Amino acid sequence: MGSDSLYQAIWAVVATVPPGWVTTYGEVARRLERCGSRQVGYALSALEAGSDIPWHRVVNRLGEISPRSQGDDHHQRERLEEEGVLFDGRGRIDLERYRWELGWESGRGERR
DNA sequence: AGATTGACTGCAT
DNA sequence: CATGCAGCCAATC
Repeated sequence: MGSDSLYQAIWAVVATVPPGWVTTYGEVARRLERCGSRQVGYALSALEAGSDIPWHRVVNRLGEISPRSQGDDHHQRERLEEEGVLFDGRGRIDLERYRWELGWESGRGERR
């Protein structure tokens, strides 16, 4: 795996997050180790539009959409709401409820 | 090779 | 809980 690009590794982890759940940059970075949280965001920024990677399921540690340069933050929120993720009045997600801990493996789909 | 930047995080205030 | 500052890591200039 080490021979693959760091981006590939990050995208692979992000792809493991099931719909209706979210994760943070820090979680992905820590799970991969070898890279800081910024690299995760950096990798997603390099991601091309229309990619198969559910980049919208990755939010910052506050459970909110990180302000990016493009301004597609509104777009991401819409996408998450579509998957059943609810936002609070400040546009934040309840991480205690939607946070997907990496390593859980899909199939449980409980804890809702 | 050195400085700057960026979709971040943790701790202090 | 919001704001500010420092630490971190890789890509880019």
